[in-house]
Amino acid sequence: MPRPPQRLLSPEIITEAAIESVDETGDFTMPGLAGRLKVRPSSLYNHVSGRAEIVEFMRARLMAGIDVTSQSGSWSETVAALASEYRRSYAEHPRLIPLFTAHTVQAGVAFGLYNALAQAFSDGGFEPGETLHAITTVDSFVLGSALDLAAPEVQWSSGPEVNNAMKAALATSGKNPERADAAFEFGMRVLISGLVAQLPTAH
Amino acid sequence: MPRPPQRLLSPEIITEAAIESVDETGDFTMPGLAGRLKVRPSSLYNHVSGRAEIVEFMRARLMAGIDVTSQSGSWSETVAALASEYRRSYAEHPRLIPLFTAHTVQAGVAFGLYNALAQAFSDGGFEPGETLHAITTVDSFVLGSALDLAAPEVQWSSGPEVNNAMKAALATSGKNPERADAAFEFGMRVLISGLVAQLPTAH
DNA sequence: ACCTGAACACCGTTCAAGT
DNA sequence: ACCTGAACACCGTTCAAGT
Repeated sequence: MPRPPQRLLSPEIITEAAIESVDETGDFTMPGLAGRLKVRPSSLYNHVSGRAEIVEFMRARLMAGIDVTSQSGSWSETVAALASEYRRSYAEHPRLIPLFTAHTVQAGVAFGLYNALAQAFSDGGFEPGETLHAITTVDSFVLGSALDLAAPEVQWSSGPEVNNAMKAALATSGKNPERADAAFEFGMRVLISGLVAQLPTAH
Repeated sequence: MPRPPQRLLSPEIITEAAIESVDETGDFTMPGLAGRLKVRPSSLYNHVSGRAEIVEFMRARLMAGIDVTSQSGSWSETVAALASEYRRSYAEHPRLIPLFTAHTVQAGVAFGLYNALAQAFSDGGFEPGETLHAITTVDSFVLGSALDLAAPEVQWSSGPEVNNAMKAALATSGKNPERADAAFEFGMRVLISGLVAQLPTAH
């Protein structure tokens, strides 16, 4: 069969198919992608350098969906809005997140977000060193929360090893994603009030 | 060659070899493990059910290294000590952590830690629902921070897309693991003071 | 009980051959 | 320019055969 009249593939098409595959199955393979796109596996290599690059394209697509134009109110409200927006973006495709943890984030894809956070912390009165740590703290918390969202139902099997305090806590647990959402909102309140408390002017 | 006089393998020996491999290379394979143990790949299946079980054994070994007997002072000091101990345990083998994010934690391996956290939050006056969210918040933050530790040097390539606030922040950045350690300690202070602020009696 | 050898299905990637 | 077919090295796993 000769080359078809219309182009069958592009990096965007491949990335989209990979995201669909991960959404549905939790992972993707090159043959699986090829099958989804009615193409042979070797054809993919005309558009992407390999599997690793597809993962980076997925990361970039997710990061590009983050809206950093949240110029509302105080610096702490801006940080809260950015963190929520960051996590919302992850939450659209929770099963992608484990794929991202294997390799470090190649800077450049997240400039917008990091710039906006740095501006907010700087405006709030944090020194540069604290600003870097504050960004890292927000980043760590959002990533950890997103992984929590990707986790299936926790089978806690309230056995005898669970003490009373934990039993009572578990009894309140709803299903994902509601439980993970509520935990994230609680953690956000904790984080923001804790950040405010770090400023000398705050006491 | 017949069966050797001494047992060559055990789940513990295999788990240990896997941890060594991940520490050195960031991953492990069954043939790689077999080579390390001077054995054929198929021999491993007499002791473990497969690759996935080895990952769970590594997780259990890491979790078992967490010392939860930190009965010092107030509830918030206990939480801080537990979180630090949790993170210290991860930090001993940072490259393991990405392997753990693919599958959810099967409860049971972390009872001790979760019980101790639940007790501390309950003692502090948190209601059961808040206790669950507080545990999740600590868990998310520690996991995210541990992944930050596993990341290689951040190549930030201070290009023109980086704004002034971010440039100043990056200029203070040291090398890992020192940078990640300092960020974790900053985040811990934020988290603890934020948790204290959630209690009605705290204002 | 436990190690081995051979085998199988599958994966990521390369590359010459086509149009 | 881009899809294909064949090939390669590699991986996880199974299982009958040995002792």
